[in-house]
Amino acid sequence: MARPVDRHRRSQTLARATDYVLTHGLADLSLRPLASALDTSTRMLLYDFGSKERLISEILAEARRRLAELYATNLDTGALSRSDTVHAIWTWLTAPGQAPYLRLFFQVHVDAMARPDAYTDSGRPLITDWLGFLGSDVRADRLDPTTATLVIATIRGLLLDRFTTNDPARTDQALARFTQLISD
Amino acid sequence: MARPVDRHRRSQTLARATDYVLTHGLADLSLRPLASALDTSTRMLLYDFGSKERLISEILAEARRRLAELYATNLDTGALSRSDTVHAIWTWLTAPGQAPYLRLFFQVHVDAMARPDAYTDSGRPLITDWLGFLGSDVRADRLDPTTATLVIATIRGLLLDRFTTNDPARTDQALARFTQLISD
DNA sequence: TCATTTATGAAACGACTGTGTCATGAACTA
DNA sequence: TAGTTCATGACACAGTCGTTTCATAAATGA
Repeated sequence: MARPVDRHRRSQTLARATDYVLTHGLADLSLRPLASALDTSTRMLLYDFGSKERLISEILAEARRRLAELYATNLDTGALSRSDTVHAIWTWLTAPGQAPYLRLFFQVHVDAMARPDAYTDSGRPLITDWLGFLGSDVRADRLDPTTATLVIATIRGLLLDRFTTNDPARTDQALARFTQLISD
Repeated sequence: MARPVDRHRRSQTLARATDYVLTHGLADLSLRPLASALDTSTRMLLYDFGSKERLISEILAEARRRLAELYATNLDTGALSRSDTVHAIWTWLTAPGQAPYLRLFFQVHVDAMARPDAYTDSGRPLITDWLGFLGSDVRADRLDPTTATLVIATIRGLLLDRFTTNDPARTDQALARFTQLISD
């Protein structure tokens, strides 16, 4: 046994690659530009991760982990009413820091529509159920599964609107109307 | 002036290219496979449309035209109540025939998030406001702009859910809950 | 010091990309 | 029939892509 594996290099490459994908997106991700932005080489990326596909898979897992942790540490909806919970979730999701994550996961969502097989692990959905932590949080409160589906879908639809039309006020108002509709 | 331009060939190529994109998606569209599927050549595609970018632009316009016409001829919401209107729109959108159009426009929507410039014409949104005909239809009824935004976003969010989780019953129930919330 | 394992650069491979060039065909008018 | 314009095949160009091969360097334990 000589020269032990340098796990630190690999995990730091993964962290920086995740940063890169969060700002540049997945659509036209290419190993050579990625490698030079990370001060490494495609040789090392493939050495560490085996293939581009596996690298992406690990990047997405890392991004999901980060978002879930941000959510867990920054948002406590325990003492809020149902409508205040939805409002707090909306405010947090639309803060600038979360935008790269939401953009990325919208990309994954849509890609999963076109290539479902790429996002299933032995038949079960894998990456698609981001905001899943959000769902279970909401559901643990006072919401039946049907309303939970509705709440998450509405938030997602309004996020898509907000990101593509750049009219924050309009989506804020629509969300307020929604919380008013579902208030106890 | 000799040998007049064959406009029929061009428009038929556009029609068949639109079919192709509706079934294969935009993400990995490539001229050579497209050309051979259409029994033509990349040479002719570029001869007729100038560049891949302009071809895609015309394909998207064609797809949007088709969906709007399908909507206009198949759906008459004039005599329906507000909640019945939303329900009718949902039923129509989730019918199998519309799925390729919705998948395609979700792709465009998300791509517009990453590359906004590609979808604006002198600053104004261009392709992004599909379902615009839907919005104006709904708005012409009994809905203020805020509720119209909410309705469209909710439908869009539920469509995204339905397409990626393949659980039609759950999204149908959520939509029913929504129409119940917004009923007059 | 030496064997062994990890790390990493340089370069190549074959496939594919959108696009341009050059030629020649085919269809029309005068 | 000659002249003009459109149509179209064959092919090359200059990239980029993910991945592989071959070599060698660096770090460790015996």
